[in-house]
Amino acid sequence: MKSEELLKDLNPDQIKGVIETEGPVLVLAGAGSGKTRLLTYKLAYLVKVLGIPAYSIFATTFTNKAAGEMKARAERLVGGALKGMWIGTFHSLCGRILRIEAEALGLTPEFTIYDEDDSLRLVKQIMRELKLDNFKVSPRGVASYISSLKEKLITPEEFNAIAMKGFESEIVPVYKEYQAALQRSNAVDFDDMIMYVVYLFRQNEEIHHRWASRFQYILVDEFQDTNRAQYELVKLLSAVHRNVTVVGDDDQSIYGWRGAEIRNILNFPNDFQGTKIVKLEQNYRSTRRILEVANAIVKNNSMRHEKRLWCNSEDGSLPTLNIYQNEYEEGSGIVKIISRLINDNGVSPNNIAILYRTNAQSRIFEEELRRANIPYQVVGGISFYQRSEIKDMLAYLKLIVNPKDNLSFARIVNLPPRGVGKSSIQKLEKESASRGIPIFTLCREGQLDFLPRLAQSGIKNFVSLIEELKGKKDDVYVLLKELVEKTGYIKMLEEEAEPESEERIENIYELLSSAYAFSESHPEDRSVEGYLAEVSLLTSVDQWDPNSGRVSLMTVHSAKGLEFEYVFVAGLEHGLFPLAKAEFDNELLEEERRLFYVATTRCKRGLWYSYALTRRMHGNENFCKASQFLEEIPKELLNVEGGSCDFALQYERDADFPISVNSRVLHPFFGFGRVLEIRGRGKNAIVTVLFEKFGIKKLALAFTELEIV
DNA sequence: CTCTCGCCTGTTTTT
DNA sequence: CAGGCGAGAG
Repeated sequence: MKSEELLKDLNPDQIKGVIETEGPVLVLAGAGSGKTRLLTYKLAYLVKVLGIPAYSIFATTFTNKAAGEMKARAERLVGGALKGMWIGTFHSLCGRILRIEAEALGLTPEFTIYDEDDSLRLVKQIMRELKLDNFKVSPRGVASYISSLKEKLITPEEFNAIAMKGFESEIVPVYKEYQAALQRSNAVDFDDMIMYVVYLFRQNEEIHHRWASRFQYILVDEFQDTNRAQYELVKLLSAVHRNVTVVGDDDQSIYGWRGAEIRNILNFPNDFQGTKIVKLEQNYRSTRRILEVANAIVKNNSMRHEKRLWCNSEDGSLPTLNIYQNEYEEGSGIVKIISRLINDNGVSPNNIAILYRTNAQSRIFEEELRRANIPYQVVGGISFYQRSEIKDMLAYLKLIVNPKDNLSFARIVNLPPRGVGKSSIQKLEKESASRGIPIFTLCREGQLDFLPRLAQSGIKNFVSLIEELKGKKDDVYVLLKELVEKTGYIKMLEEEAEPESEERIENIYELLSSAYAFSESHPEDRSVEGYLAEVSLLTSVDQWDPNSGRVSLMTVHSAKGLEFEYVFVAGLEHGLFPLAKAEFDNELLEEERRLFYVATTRCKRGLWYSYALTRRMHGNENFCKASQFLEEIPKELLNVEGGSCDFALQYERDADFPISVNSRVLHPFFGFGRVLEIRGRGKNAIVTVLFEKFGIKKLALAFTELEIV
């Protein structure tokens, strides 16, 4: 194919990004500038114009869904299947490498992937064993600390060498034991998936060379959100051919808390000699008004490449700011606008999204939308595959495939109850660890005299059930169906007759139908292994259907990479968006601001911001003031509705701070009170007050709303 | 071993 | 306010 023919729908910058195929290329792509398009065309160009075989291309995207779409679109351009192309998330691609190279890492190809919940359980168990029950860092904190070490490719041994006295040195044995336990269970966590591949490549030149030679072209999307391990992986994989294109936008880097390093995108030209830089600055997504606001927001950040998005779009209308009395008013107010859009303006619910900072905010919108009879879908939160009944079923599958998986064993051996209680499981774990034999093997081989008789017979039944089901593992659906019947799990749910039981039963049937769908769509490999590999790495957005005919509800993080005609950004309050934690940490604050920028740039034409003057959190009524990000938007760029905006928007940037602990204060409608605590300084200070009249215990307030008495 | 009650803590965001 | 966890009874 002629390249002009393929590239006729791209702008000159995009074309440059596509046809620069040799050597390292850094594409700095602003929001809505067509970077996905560029990548899609580049895939097509490589195959169709340059004649590169699809199997020598390695492309990463942020979700597996995005990968599927990009591949499908590229196939349409090419006019044929891109067979054997490696495209997916870092995790799924590394998973594939690991299955092939498992042996070199002391794993078998049937290894289990532990999700965050699994790894937290494991950390808890280990901390109990190591008598760290009352350790000052919570298991959750330890788990995320370990995760952050892995993101930086720090092994337990290396950590041991650099750990400082104090809590770090206490984490060393937990990390060591955690890795050992994973290894014993023939399991990896999310971080291992990347880290192991990097270690493998570093340690084994033969294997490294084989993979690096195989992939002639590496493409990385959302490069601003890669962590150190992923960066290293890109370097290693591209070491032979050196043809690597990375695409990203430093203004949209929102995963710093997960180890993403902005400097990856800044350092790239230094690490990759001869990098060509392409900038995409024309926005095709939003109207001019929206883009002006977006630019006004992001220019307050200091850590960024200077760039200016421009567009040829129509002006559009001003984004609106609505101020509501409380979060319920916000919910019903937004839903009212949505129902007007749908009923009066004929907008499809597909084109509408409500975005928020935290998942907990979704509930009120759900209630209001249900009341208004507007169909909606919630993305994220506790996803389907994280529900306990689903995780139980998956644990059965995992154990069937990988008998060494001790965590899954412990999860389900007594579900439904088989007389194997906590202490029996603990004994088994001890025995298994000391003899170096997986728990399941221990149970199958038989000498369990150290357990109560009831537990022994329960285990016997359990083992024979698993052994029996093993024979069916070539077809997930068949196996799962039999599993559900034979375990009596549904019967157990029916009998407990809790309010949620019915829903949980339905979920199990839904899992069955997902297994059925998998079987149908993978006729060549219907195995449990394949199913688990797919399901374990699903993201919340993977379960989102853009054509569902429903309004979408999701966090701003989940919305990355998506776009909607009409967008509501809710809860723009100080302490919520930006989160209170970011208040005094400029780096965090800038990330929150980028998040706000991401939220804004999801919108094509109709944008509504909102916040509530009061909001309940942890059972307390909190008094809120507008997010500082709203103040950063010049007033003439916003259409403010809701009356009390001046109250919220117009306070002085004063220097003096007139309140101290114990000051007596007066609030316009809560009366007199006494200051208990002050966090922060200046206009951002949050003051906790004990009010006399109401007997309300605590209220967090912006001090500007208080008068000193 | 199992179940229930009551206490305590605390979530941002997700592969 | 909610969910998770531990203690204590059956």
